[in-house]
Amino acid sequence: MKISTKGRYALRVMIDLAIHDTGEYVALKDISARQGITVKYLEQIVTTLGKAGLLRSMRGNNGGHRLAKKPEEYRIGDILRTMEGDLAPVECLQGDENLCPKAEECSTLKFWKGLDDVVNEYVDKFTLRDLVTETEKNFGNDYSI
Amino acid sequence: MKISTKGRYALRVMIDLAIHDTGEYVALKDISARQGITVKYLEQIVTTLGKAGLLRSMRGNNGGHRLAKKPEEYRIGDILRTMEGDLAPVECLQGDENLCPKAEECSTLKFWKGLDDVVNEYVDKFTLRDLVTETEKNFGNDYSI
DNA sequence: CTGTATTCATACTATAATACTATGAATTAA
DNA sequence: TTAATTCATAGTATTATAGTATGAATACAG
Repeated sequence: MKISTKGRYALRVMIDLAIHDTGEYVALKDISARQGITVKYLEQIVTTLGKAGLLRSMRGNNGGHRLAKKPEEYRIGDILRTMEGDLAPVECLQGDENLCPKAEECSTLKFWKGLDDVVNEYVDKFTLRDLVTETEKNFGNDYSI
Repeated sequence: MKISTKGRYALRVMIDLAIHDTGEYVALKDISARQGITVKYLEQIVTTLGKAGLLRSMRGNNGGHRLAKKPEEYRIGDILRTMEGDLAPVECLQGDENLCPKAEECSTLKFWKGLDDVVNEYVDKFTLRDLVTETEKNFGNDYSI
């Protein structure tokens, strides 16, 4: 029942961008230094986030990335689902094409669906703002990680 | 965020054993025929369940397995945690030895802990009896799968 | 006491997913 | 024109998953 590193790192990237939002673009090099994640791996993550419209990017010198919206407008669930595809605990819940032919009579499907629901409800209950607030509470103005 | 086949199959094994509970031991061969899981793979699953005290087993001719308790005395969470180890969404929640040194200042840890909590609360809200009842509702007396 | 059916124990293996790394092109600003 | 960046794609090493294989131990039936 693990979240992949991409999902976890994406959350840290988004928090980092929110905290270091000066209106300028933030280079991956800087995020890398603060978060201890290689630039190359970050590239994969921000590409996915960018294609999903969660980030704005700028190439070239002084280029980088910044949030496309205000922190309170991102549900954590949207960030995680963007990276993970979905959060379904079993394959047969991943879209109708994976729904197995025995679905009608499957006694555990309802149970798994319920689990999927509580997970999604939870991650959608929080916004990026909530995690940023929590981070600033922990670090005060000295935040550098 | 997937549950492994062992976790999913274990649930089906337990439901199968509950439904076919005549007081006798049920051979893996029979469960295999009904569930479409090889005897060899079932052996691994029931061994884990047995060591955790969820099943009683008997070797030799006419041997097999049966539930150690009444269906209503098994929380689904106990069955799943037995097979999966735990249901933690991130490694740092898997026991104190994995708690990372930055835990104190980690702003996402609380979020992940909350997710872990809602998952465990959900799976502990149901008992094996609930899934058996659901299965019998779907199949009536013709249950053979 | 022998044969057969079963669990129990352990080791092995194939496939897939994860977690990266590598190479180089395209773009932008100074 | 140069340097710094993102963008695109491919490659790889490690780990986890999902099984299979071999054979010993046990129990009952005859």
